[in-house]
Amino acid sequence: MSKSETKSDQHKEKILKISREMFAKNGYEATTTRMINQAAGTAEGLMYYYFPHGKHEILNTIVHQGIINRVNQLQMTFNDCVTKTDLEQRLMLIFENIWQVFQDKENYQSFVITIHERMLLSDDQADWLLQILEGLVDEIAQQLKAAPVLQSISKGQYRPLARVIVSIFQKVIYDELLIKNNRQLTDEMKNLIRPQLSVVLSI
Amino acid sequence: MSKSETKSDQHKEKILKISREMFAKNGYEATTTRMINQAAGTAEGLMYYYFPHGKHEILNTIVHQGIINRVNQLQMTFNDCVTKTDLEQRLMLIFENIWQVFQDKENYQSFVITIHERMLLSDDQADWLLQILEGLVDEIAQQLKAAPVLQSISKGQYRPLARVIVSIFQKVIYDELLIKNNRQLTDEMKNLIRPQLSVVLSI
DNA sequence: GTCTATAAGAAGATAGAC
DNA sequence: GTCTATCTTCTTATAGAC
Repeated sequence: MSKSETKSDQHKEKILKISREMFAKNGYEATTTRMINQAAGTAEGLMYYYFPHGKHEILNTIVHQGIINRVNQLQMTFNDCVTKTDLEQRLMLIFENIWQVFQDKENYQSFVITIHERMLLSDDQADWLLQILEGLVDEIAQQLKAAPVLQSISKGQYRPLARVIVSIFQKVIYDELLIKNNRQLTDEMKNLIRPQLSVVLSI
Repeated sequence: MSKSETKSDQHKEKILKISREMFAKNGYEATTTRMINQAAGTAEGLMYYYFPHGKHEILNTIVHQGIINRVNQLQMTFNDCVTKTDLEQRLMLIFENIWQVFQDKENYQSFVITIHERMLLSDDQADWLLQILEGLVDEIAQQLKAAPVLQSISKGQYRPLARVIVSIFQKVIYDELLIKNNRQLTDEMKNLIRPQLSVVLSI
């Protein structure tokens, strides 16, 4: 957790780092413990010293660490917007903020692993994603409620609207990170998102 | 393709069916050729008669068949809507139509496999998803353009709006099918989607 | 903590009989 | 077309020296 790692912990971290990379790139089952040990430069037996339950314990550790890290890094500050352009820009920034989280290699890799190896994980381990997204809906709903420009819409519409906005973000993230294997935020992507935000805010 | 299968083709189909089930449930790598042969009730060697390139050829066949089937079954007819409630109901039906496609076991399984085994597939094989979704955006944009109720919005907003609607659908499908492992369309889900459609159509 | 060596079994694939 | 038998390689995991 902290930077004060003993020399031995460095080996453990190395094994985790290599495993994360290989699981994300080639999949959990396709990655053998030998490949991990070789790439990590550690001996065959050492892995079982740090992870007595073997390969699957490494997977669980990676997924768990991933949850913690992404939640921690997804914190963002909100402040009120007075115009619709203001609000649109704010939401765009929120998206870029989320995207930024996945620029971190570890976060990206553990996310990909969590989706791809869904069948090897518990429901709890997979559920984090939905919970984070629900939290995001809450925060954006708050943001919308606080915006003077949107006072016209009825009280019950804030959450559905927030949900729509999260859907817009989520589609881009899934399409790019999971299908296209793209981690670069291009102008093309932004130019696709912005009109969508614009149209849903024009109510 | 047709129903006039020779007896031998039945064995091939059996192998594909069993493989599809096992790949979807346990993953491609975790499923061994022995498990497939045993469950299919066919001998060790026979698999290589039908699929000379082995296990990976089975995967490719499943993914390819999945694309074809889902595209074919996703055809739907549109006709004009005169009121916003009309339009909202129409879009709801479109969603239920898409959902229905995944009620077909084969379609569901090949979809899950395509996402989970992304790293084993070519970019072309993964790209189908995005192309289908783009096609859906087109169709919904047409639908919106034809709706007398929405004549007020500017010409350039139909596609962004259609994109938003597809995002709403896509989020539900991904969350339920991939994360929650749920294939049942509940009232709760419908009651989450409807207000979102309502709010984006209230422009 | 870290190493080497190896057990014990399972993997994908093939050869060749019928 | 379908089968049995088997080859070769690789897998996870452990035992035990240092």
